[in-house]
Amino acid sequence: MTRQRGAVIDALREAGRPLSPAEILAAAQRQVPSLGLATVYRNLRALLDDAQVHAVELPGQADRYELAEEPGAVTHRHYFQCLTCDRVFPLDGCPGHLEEITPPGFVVEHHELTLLGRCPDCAGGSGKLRKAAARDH
Amino acid sequence: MTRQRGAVIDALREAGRPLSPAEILAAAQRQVPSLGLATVYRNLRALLDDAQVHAVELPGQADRYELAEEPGAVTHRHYFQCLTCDRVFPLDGCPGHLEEITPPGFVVEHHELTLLGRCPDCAGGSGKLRKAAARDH
DNA sequence: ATTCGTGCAAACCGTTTGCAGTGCT
DNA sequence: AGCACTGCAAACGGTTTGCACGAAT
Repeated sequence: MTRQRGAVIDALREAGRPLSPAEILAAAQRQVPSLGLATVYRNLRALLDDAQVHAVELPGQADRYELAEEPGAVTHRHYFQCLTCDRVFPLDGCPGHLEEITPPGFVVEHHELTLLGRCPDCAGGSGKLRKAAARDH
Repeated sequence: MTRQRGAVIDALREAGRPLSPAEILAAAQRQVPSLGLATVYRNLRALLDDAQVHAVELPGQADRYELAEEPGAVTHRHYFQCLTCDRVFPLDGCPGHLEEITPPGFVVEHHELTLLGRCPDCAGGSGKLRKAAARDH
């Protein structure tokens, strides 16, 4: 455990939502200004291998990363991405009913679902959306 | 309509499933050997603007492209991606029930669902999977 | 002293763009 | 001639890797 790795983990913990490597870099540099992007990637990879972090893959987007839940928690999650501020939020639950759309002969092992729309900040039409987008540029 | 564009469209039509730009290039070069990747991308973009083709965005993967259905068909589709041969297959239907997992205050505008597993060729344990994977390298 | 992690720069992959050349009208 | 489209190569953004330096044992 190095200072750099601690800074990456702190950045993820404080955000409470999935972050891109660049967002992690920006946040973690407040603790370790000399931190480089390559180190962020290397630590993310190590943390992924350790199952301390997991990757959130979004269609047509670069991966985001978040801290893994405590052991024993759900392994499977879906996400909501705001089309205005680009932030990603975890969801609870899973729609299921996948057999209905699976053609015969196909074996489903897992699935990815992403909801797209407006988060509460950006749906309201208030000025909050600009603040949120700016905060995460 | 140029020879190059015709070759791109033919490649998509003959495949009958979403193709990556590199797959399109390889297939279309059988008609137009001098074809370049940039031209594939430019034609894809033009065809997208024309709604003759649409992009299939997969989590953690480069986009694939397929011919748009005849006008009047469903605008919204989901896909199955084979974890063995990497090919992508269109599905019919949609699980719905998204309200159940949408937290209050969020406005869902659309969603993306990808099923991952084994396609019939690769689930069977026969030698077919190797043939399919090789065909699409 | 050895080892492991870091920081920087270069490499890499998929995609986009600038530019000169080609083929149509 | 003019114009749109092509092919190539360079640029680009995100990610990975090579390599020499620095920190910790």
